[in-house]
Amino acid sequence: MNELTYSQKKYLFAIYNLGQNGSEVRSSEVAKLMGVSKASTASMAAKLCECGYIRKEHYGQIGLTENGIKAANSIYTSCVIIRNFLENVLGLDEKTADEDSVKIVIHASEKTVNRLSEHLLEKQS
Amino acid sequence: MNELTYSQKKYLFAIYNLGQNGSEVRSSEVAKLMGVSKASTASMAAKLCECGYIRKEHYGQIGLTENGIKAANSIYTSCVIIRNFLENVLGLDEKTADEDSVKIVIHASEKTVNRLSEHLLEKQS
DNA sequence: AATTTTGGTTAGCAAAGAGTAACTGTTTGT
DNA sequence: ACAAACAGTTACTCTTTGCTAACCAAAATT
Repeated sequence: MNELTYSQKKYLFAIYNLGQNGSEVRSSEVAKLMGVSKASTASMAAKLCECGYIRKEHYGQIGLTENGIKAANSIYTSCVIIRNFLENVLGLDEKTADEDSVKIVIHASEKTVNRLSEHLLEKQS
Repeated sequence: MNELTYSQKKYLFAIYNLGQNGSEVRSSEVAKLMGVSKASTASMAAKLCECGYIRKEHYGQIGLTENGIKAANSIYTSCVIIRNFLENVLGLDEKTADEDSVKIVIHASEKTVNRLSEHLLEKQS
């Protein structure tokens, strides 16, 4: 549907990460990972469902739709590159690198995030 | 008072920029620069006043307090460095560089912003 | 000096995101 | 099998940030 909001991107990203190893994603895990209440997760899940990014039955587990995967993936890739840079080049601690890479990717424009990722990849090799 | 919110930082930064050349800062200019209504600016100005970042009389102009200058300055410096990098190294257009440098500085942790700025300065010389 | 334009304020509203509390399902241990 | 524990939901409320509309103040123009 519309453009994803910052918060929606964060949830999507968290869901993507939790599902990485192929395991089921449950609402409470999302809440715990994000440091947010179950209720907040529930309402955001409803929203993401409505917008077609996730799939979820009543009391069921959460799964990403095609669209959801696409959106989450583009966030994920840049995030990994930037987190790496923050941690290994700038020498920031893991937690900070983790948090701030997401913030940068989520808030800066796609154009900037893409150029930055490319640039950091070049430098690395 | 408390930590500044993202939005408050943006307003503070805009006020700082408008006042750079020593000229008076008027509420409507802030609104125009930020693409926001006069009413929004008024209520944010009230908040920033209350928190001691700006000074302003009824129907008067806006001025930064000591605290306001301190806060805005630390945003400003990093912003310039990062904007420069985005524009000259990554080759992004001015508007994007402008917007995204602010977003990065405002949303990432101070620790990260400081390290990043230092790093970019080193590289430059 | 009176009127128009511009700038500033206020009140009331809305959406997004988060929270608590109370409730309903689901699982699990005995 | 049933009670306890855990997971999910729902119905509020609150805060932040924005908006519009209507209203005051000040400046500029004639």
